[in-house]
Amino acid sequence: MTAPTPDSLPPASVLGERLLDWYRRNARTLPWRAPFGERTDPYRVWLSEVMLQQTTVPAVIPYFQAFLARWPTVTDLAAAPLDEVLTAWAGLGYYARARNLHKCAQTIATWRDGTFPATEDELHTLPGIGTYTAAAIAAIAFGQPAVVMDGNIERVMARLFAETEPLPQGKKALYARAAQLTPTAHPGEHAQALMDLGATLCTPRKPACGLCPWRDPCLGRRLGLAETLPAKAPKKLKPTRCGIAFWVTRPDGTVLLRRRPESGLLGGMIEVPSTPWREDPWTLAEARAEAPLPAEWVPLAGRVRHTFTHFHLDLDVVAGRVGARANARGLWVPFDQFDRHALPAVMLKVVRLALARTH
DNA sequence: TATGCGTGGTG
DNA sequence: TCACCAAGCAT
Repeated sequence: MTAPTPDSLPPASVLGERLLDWYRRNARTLPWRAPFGERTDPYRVWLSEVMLQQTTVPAVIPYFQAFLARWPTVTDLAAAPLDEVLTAWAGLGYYARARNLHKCAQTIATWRDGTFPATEDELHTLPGIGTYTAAAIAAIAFGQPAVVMDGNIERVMARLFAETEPLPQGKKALYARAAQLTPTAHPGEHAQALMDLGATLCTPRKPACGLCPWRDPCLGRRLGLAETLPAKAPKKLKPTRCGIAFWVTRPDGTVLLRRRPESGLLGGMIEVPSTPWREDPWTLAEARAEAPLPAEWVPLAGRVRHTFTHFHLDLDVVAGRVGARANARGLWVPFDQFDRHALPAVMLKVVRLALARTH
């Protein structure tokens, strides 16, 4: 008895049929998904795929519904002010996506009369549409046999073929495996079936191999490796940065907010003014020089902790009351109108802490 | 090729 | 509590 190898797997056509059979019975119904065999509006596919970049389905659903209700077509979205798009996107993260989404909509509305390109190569030239998203739109909206590779499919391929080379070096071999399995019939359903499989059964931890349509052929399972794949290169640890946020109120109850620079972290989003974020903690005396205006600062109890992709942030909050005509760069916003502005999650944490301590 | 870029759920 | 993770893209 020798160890099983990839040569012992059934042909791609057999694996594909078994996968599609499973998908016909188990496909999740999602707001952007058409019934099996039907095409979906490219606008919906594009909007959902961009929202789903590094983002979970439950997080996306309410945003997708809200965007579709407010901007039913790509032309409607193109006509919206960028700030309204950023405000609607607030809380979803990776805000460059919202800026690219808007730019992409304007490109399609202006130069293509609102019609999406139907090929992977043309889609790939548009802002915010990379390798994965171009392939996904081409396959799902236009029925093209594009090779769709995302994190789910990488994991499924690594396990099915027991590819043990750590990522990211191992991605090339996984892509080749996915390409070998990509069918010319129902490529969109095939791609969505693989992603559903990865999201619901072939999960990163504790995969439900017993329910998997590929339970028998899967080399990873047969070799006892499934849960360990795909192997990944070790990650760097995250540093912690510190800052002090300034909660500035006027007698009329309005609060000082400001817009962040257009690019970089939280680009173009609205924030509570703060010192720069650095590794060394700030003293109040140091922070005073970074304040948006002079005031008598009162530290608030508690602290905001937030983790970004590449660092932890600890924010202390100090409160200051200023006069009705106090001047500073920014916007003066009443408590009950914060939802009209593009406040990212970390800033909502600051707002909640400040409101709890000052009321 | 490596790094910067959010957020919330999970075990 | 905390590291890990999710339908990646731009540079």
